[in-house]
Amino acid sequence: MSDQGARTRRRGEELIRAIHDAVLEEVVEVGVGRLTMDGIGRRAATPRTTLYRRWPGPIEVLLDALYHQHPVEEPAPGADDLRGDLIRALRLMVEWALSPAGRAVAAILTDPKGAALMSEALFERVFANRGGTFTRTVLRHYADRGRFPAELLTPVVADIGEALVTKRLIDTGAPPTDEDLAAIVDQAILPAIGLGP
Amino acid sequence: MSDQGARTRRRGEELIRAIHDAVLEEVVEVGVGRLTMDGIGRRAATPRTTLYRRWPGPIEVLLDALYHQHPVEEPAPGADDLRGDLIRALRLMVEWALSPAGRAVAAILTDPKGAALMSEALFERVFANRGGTFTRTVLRHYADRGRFPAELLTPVVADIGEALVTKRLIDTGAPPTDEDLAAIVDQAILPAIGLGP
DNA sequence: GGAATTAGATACATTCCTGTATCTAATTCC
DNA sequence: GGAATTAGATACAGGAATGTATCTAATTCC
Repeated sequence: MSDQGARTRRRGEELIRAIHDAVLEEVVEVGVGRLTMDGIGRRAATPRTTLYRRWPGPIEVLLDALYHQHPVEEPAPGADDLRGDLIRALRLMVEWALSPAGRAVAAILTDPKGAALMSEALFERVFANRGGTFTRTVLRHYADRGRFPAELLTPVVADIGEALVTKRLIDTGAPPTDEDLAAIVDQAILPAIGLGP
Repeated sequence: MSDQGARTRRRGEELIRAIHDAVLEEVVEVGVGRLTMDGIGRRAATPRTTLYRRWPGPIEVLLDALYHQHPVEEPAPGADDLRGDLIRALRLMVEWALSPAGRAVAAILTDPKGAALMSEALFERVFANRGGTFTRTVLRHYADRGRFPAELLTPVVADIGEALVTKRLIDTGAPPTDEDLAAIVDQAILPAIGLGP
């Protein structure tokens, strides 16, 4: 155990993790439609026999890798800082969206044959089966405390922030800055709940 | 010319159109990553030699097909119906997004290797190089006429409607109803320009 | 009607990917 | 240290896709 440097082969958990990391990177680079056992194996520096011993095909490797990622972090609204909490929630969303798992989920959801593979169970695993997402969690927290009329928190309003961030990511591929997130909160979300300028 | 039914082969423009239609359908079904000359040829009922005589590969067939689609229709704001015009603009967006060309553009923009192929020139051709998009055109029209303060028409505000529709399409794959579009206008866009309930 | 053009059909070699089989080498466990 | 387990390496056959070459048939044009 004391001479780990002399080992030439990965084994067990270490090998699985390397394969998981490799498939998440590979799908981001080539997309679901071009995902192959060959590609994953090359990236993980492991032969295909090693992959086929555990998984029937590349999609299964990918879904297994996603299954074993940490669930998405939940926004933690504070005492009384609606605006700040919304911005932090959106930042959390951006960070996740740009993570290997986030990018992989996006790749699956936007692939014509990929979306059907994203089972309900996996979706709940990734998002830890919470009743809300990013800004919805914050908005509900403050509506419950009377910060704004709860009836204004409609599905449309709950979606505004994340929709704008999602479109931004698609349009430019670049992460929005904190100024961008603040603009989304100030110009779109707060007016929608009656707290505009 | 009077006995078109007796012809067994398509030729010239008719053949090109069939190939264009085929590639737009094929990319929607299989995605950019799985687009092949074989697939296009099968769908167009034409051999690959016919394709290779004109295009070096499947991506070029696709981009050429897009180049020759009619540009996106522009919203035509009326005299004084901001809400109605916004809903109509979003409906126009949905119709385009669900068209063969719209779906193909989406497939390209969401493919890791596809987005880089969408040249500026093609983008302008598809969108006819107009300064605005769907709701932005309407909003600018009414801001110019003093319907609401022009300084409220920021890039974020201009994007709200389309962002919500885009996210809806991604999340559910189903087209929003007119009620959905009205909710987006009433709950998100109008409040953002100071015309909330 | 015949020449020119073009679409369609077929064949071929190559590459990549798939899935499997087999073997060797490394690692772990007793 | 030896047995068991597992990772890595290699080989193989078959299928799909690529790109090219060649030929035939259909269509258009003069």
